[in-house]
This record gives sequence, structure tokens and C-alpha cells, in this order.
Amino acid sequence: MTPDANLHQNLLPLFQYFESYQNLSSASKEEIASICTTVQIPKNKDLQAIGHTCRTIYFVKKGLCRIYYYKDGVDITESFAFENSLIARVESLFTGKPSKKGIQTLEDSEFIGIASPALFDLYDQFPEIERLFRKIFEAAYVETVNRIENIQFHTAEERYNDLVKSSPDLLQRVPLKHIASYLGITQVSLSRIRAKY
Amino acid sequence: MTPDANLHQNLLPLFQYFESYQNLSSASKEEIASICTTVQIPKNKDLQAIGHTCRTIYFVKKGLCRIYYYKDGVDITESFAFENSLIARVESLFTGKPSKKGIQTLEDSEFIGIASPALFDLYDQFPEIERLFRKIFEAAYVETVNRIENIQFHTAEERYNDLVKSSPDLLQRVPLKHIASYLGITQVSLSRIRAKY
DNA sequence: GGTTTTTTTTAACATATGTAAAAGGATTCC
DNA sequence: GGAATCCTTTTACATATGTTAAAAAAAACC
Repeated sequence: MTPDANLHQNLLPLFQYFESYQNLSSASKEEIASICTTVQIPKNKDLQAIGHTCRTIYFVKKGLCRIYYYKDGVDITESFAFENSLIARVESLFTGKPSKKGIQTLEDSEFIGIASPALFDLYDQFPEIERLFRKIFEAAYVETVNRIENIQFHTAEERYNDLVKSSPDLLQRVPLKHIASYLGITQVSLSRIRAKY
Repeated sequence: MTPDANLHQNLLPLFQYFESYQNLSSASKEEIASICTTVQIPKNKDLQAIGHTCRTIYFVKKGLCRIYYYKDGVDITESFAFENSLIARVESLFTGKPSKKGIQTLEDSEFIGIASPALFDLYDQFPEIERLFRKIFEAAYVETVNRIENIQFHTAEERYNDLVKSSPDLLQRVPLKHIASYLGITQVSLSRIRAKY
């Protein structure tokens, strides 16, 4: 296999993911491929540290990670990202400000990193790339709006049951303490909810 | 004044708003102007009814409105929009599905409506228009992500105080029952919080 | 394989918010 | 301007979740 073919082999799941939003010309794919790098990170390590400005959008090829931050000294999980999804600290990516959040692996993981300054430059030449990412982030925006409704008008117990139903392997792969902070409750409270079943 | 100049006079605040995100060519402005209409709605009337699919993005020129829905028969306010801001039910706008939410005025109001199917068509011809709305919705996405943190890790009392500080005239212009449901608490609970001061 | 560390559960008590009902104020409307 | 409606507060009680501490269970490490 040539180095080039090898690269595309590595990026295959990423381009499959993209195609669910928007078809891309070969030229666009080439350009995107040229700004991607593959990263391997062991379990429980930081992929991106707290305090750094987000300049990379990651695609989870293997494994699992979370965005987290500290609130009054307490570790809070903002979100999880499983295989075949994108993850980025958007409040830093779109503002250029340093992020108060970090990205940490929860298993030995492999990511495809897309350099965001280079990506944003590609937007000028390739409107279809800009469109692709517009659609991706519009969908993420809609999910976030829906999550607010979920947080505000369901009990912690309902949110826990919904979460387990929508990500059945979450319980096997993620410590309960992270699930608790993601749900906005304490470990103790989550333990009480689980004890009911 | 010619009809054309009159139109642009009406749309001036909208284009000023746009310019804070992205400069537009005259051609782009003409095209956008051609898909805008002005709407006047009296107080407490629906601008967009529950159940209809969102095909218009509104700019609040005068007055005030809210996005609301019913949760188990209870009226919930999802968000407010004051003068010089955009409002749309994005979960319907970006998915094409009927919205479970409505938009209601809280004062006699005036809106500029932008027809979204026509707008999305303009994206093909005018990448700068697509870019403008990409940036607008990226910023809205970031705000929504930040709001989740605010909801999940602050008490209702803290959220109430923050809200009053960030929108001082909200209290004069919006009934407390809507503020309560926006904060995710009952009227009774909000009344107790207010009684402390 | 045993020790140490981390994770999860349990217990006891404190507090914030919910629910329901009633009363007081304010506004609307004829 | 009086009646009706809507909005806000208050009260009493119920419940969910938080806090702290300790015990139990599981996982990580030499």
C-alpha cells in the first residue's frame, strides 16, 4: 500500500461520518486529509489540557473520552464522546479563547485530529467544506438545545434511565462518578437512584 | 423616498446586526432584503404557533417575545428575545420537523422575518451569506453550551440573580411566571427567592 | 497474592424545591 | 367603575437532592 492509500485507509471512518452530512469532492477530501493527524492516547490521559485554546477538532476512531472541568474544585463531566463521533470544546474553538475545559480519555483511544485554523482556511476555497461543518455544528446545536429541556424538566432519575437506554454500554465503560456529574447530581444521589432497581 | 430606499430603511437595524458578524456585499444585502418581510404583532399573540414547522428566522425590531411549549400541560418558557436579536425554533429550522414550541409576543412587537427556505437557497450563490449565518448560529451554539453549565451547577437563586443582572429590564417587561419557568423552577419557588431581598 | 488506592454504597441529617390551596394584588374588559 | 380574570405571594406539608462521614466493594499496583 502506498503511503497515500494508507492515509486514506486510516481516515475512512471519518469520511464515512462526513458523508452522512454532506458529499465531498475528491479535491476537498484530499485537502482535509492533508490537515489530519492520528493520535493514540492511553486510558485516563488528557488529550487536551485545561487552559489551552482549542485548535483541533477530534474524531473518535477507537475508545471513549469526556470533556470535563472543575467547578469549585469538583470534577464535572460536560459530555462523553464514543466511537464515530466528533468532539471539541466549542466554546473555545469558536471564540479563540482558552478553554476552562479539558478532554480526557476513559479508555485507550485513537483519534483523528483536524487542525481547525487550517480547516477554517479551507472554508474560503471550498464552500462545500464550510457547508459540511456548518451542518455538523447545526446538528450539535440542536442536540444541545434539546439537552437543556432534558436537564430542566426531568428528574435525575428520569435522566439516568434515559441515558442508560440511549447509551447501553455507557455503564460498562464509564465510572459512575462521571455519569453522576454529567447528570448534574452527586455520586451519592446516583447511588440512591440505582438502589431502587 | 423610493419604495426601495424605504425597504432598506426598515431593514437597517437588521443589517447593522449582521455587520457585527460579517460584512456583506451590496448584492448579498439586496438578495437578503428581497426575502424579508416586516410583521407587527400585538401583545400576547403567537408569532409562530405550536405545531408548525419553522420556516422563518425573525429579527426583533421592537418589543419582546419568548419561545414556549407545554410540558405535561404546564407552560414553559425556553428563551426570551429582546430588541436587536434573532429568534427561531432551531430544532425545527434545522431538522424540517414540526416544532413542539411556539413564539409568543410579550409586548406589542415588530419583527423582520427572513424566509429560511429562500435563505438556504441563497447559500449556494452567496457563500458569504452562508458564512454569516454559520457564524451567527455558532455563537448561539456556544451560548447554549454555556447555559447548560449555568443551569446544572448553579442554584435557582444564583440563576435568578444572574438573569436580573444581565437583563435588568426583564423584570419590568416579563411576568414572573415566565421567568420562573425559564429558570426551571415554580412560581412559588421564585417568589420565595425574591422574598429574601 | 497481598497492599494500596479508587470507586461505590450506605447512613444520618440538612436544605432547597415541589405541590396544593388560599388569599391578596393587579389588570383587563365591558 | 365594578366584575371577572390573571398574576403573585404566602402557608403547610412532602420529597428529592445535597453534605459529610464511614463502610464495603472493586480495581490497580508492586
